[in-house]
Amino acid sequence: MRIAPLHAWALPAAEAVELQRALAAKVRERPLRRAPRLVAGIDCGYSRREDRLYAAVVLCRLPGRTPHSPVEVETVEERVVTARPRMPYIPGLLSFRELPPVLECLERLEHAPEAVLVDGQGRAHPRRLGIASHLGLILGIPTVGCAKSLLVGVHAVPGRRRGSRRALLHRGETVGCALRTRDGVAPVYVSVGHLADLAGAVRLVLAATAGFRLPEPARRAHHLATMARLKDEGGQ
DNA sequence: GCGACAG
DNA sequence: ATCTTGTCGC
Ligand SMILES: [Mg+2]
Repeated sequence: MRIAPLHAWALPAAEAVELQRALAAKVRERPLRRAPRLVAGIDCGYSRREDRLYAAVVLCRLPGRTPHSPVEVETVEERVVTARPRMPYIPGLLSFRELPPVLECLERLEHAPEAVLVDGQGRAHPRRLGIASHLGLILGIPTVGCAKSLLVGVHAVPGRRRGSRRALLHRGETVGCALRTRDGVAPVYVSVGHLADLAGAVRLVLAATAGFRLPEPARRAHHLATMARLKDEGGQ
């Protein structure tokens, strides 16, 4: 897919924060198409030894109408890009570290995703511009954040069954939700990235989850990034 | 000033 | 994120 550069990436923290405030105003929350089928997952790994990032994207086709999980998810395309990090990890500025190689992965995809699932937050961010929202603005397609832990916000404990959810609140706003994707397993944190609504984001995460805590596209991207890192480290 | 803090 | 062994539950 074709991606237009939006801004520079290696910025002093204070400038990155200002850029986030400007970009956050452009994020749009709106109903997500009922059933996106071609969904990409993105993730990024890191080797301390090599001081390198391993970005991965896996494009998946979700099944149409399937009453129960586990759903059958098919991998359509996958890409890996390795790069030296341009920024350290700073809580709140994750996208500035991980997006550059992720965008290269997406550029090398033949098919354009209908939506992207991101390992990290969307609007559930101090300035409402988590990595999923930032990526959505650059791509101009719907994105959803699905994080394994919390950056900001508070929530009640969801019921123990898959599908149970409780709102995630931050400064008086609902910024996402804690969603149980498996019975009795720790919830994930779902938030709107861009061009989606929370109900649609939750539907997509549940529709893409096939027997594991994380939705398949994101889980497969994480696995692919890990394999790339291990291959790099193993080959001395 | 102190603590919290996606990946 | 990575580092790193054992341990718990199905
Ligand atoms: Mg990750």
